[in-house]
Amino acid sequence: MQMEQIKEAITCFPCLADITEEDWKENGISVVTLPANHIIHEGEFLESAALIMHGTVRMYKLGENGREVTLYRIHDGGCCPLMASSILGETAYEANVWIEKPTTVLFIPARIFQRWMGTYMSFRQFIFKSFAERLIIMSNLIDNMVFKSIRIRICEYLLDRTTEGQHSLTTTHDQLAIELGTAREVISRTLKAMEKEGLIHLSRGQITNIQREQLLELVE
Amino acid sequence: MQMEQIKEAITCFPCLADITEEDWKENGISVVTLPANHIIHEGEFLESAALIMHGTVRMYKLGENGREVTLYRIHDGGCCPLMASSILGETAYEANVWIEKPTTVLFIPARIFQRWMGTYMSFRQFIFKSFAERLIIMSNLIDNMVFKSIRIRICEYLLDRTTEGQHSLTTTHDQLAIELGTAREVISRTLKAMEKEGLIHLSRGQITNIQREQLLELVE
DNA sequence: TCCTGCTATGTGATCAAGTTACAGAACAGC
DNA sequence: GCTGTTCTGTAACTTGATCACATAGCAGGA
Repeated sequence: MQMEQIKEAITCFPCLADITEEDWKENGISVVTLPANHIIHEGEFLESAALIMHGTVRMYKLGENGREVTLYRIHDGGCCPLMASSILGETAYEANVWIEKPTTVLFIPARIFQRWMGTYMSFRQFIFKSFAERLIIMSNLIDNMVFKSIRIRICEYLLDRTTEGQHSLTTTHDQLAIELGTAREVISRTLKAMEKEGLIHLSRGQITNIQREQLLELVE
Repeated sequence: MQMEQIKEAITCFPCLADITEEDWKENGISVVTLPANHIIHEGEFLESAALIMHGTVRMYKLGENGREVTLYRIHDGGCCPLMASSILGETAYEANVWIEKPTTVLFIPARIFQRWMGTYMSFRQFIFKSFAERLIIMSNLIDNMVFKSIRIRICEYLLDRTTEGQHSLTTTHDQLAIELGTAREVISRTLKAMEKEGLIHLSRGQITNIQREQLLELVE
């Protein structure tokens, strides 16, 4: 690892600030940039923990029929607990990874990762917090899937991805279905119904004219 | 903490074997037995981590309509990551807890828990492994809910709870529904259909004559 | 420009699962 | 036995998933 890279890593992960220069010099620590649209399949083993410096990766589950559910995403400055658990718990991580944007990753070999976890409190707390966050995200996902209608879930998604000033969204029905873990046809039908009610306007690859206020009412 | 209790705690959690006597003497560490059928509601804050020495607790989500999903259970020698995350990540844990059997819990105040995590490697690894396990359990739960039919999920549940020699199960349709995160009526209908096909026999509070071999075939 | 192929969307028919609304059976305690 | 409670069964209906296409929009080459 070069001084440059170390500095950048610390910028992305303030919790690494305490790491000594010797520790950074350990063999096997590296910064790698992965191209977009790369996939890592379920069940592969990792010998390194991966901290995401820049970019976006999506963790998802794949059904036999080809349908998908997105479990969660990891963005700049995040780490993927499922991957980390694969190196800690000696189990292969049980999900697929989809690199959505070109992504720069800091790889830390399992044995060094383990040692740093013992030595550096801020690093340890950061990793723990990542675990805790994902657990909560996943339990809330279960909650949503079990108790909410897709219509409401679509509304929440649209509200999430837009702002007061930004009333349109570039996405396909297919992508939406993958996000929410349902079928494309279900999304198409529901969106069409919403369009008829004047809540949105549809065109190829785009949802425009999103009536945020009315959606907010529906969601409560 | 008395010597007796410390010994028992170590029996339940071998990872605590290294803890020094001084550390055990810290204020606030305690062993408490909670009665069955006690509930801890979503959103409450905890100031202690809870390690389950004996007993069973169930973590679950509750919908507005009263329906439930069981996220997972913790048994003897386990610890609850969602609870631990509430003391680590400063977020209230977002699930309900149902004490199913009288349960003996080792409580460790947050501040001591944090310190032990730094000092004791075996303790740290144990806690991490607990997190990793639950993440995997939850992601598999999502996988099951999204991609498998309830019929298959019921079969898997029945196979899980029985053995080669044990072809019956004491449970109500209501309990099954809660386990699988669906409605009681759906379970009743599906079980009835399975009974007609000769896969099981139903009586009040019991499922008997479970044809494990045939169920195994269905599940593949 | 038209043709071709690919991706995205729309829609009907059908099936599976969740909801509503009961009725009746089995059991527990008196 | 009677009574209240818990558990189970079922019909009718809504929502969501699957299957099977039809059509529309767009891109690139002939």
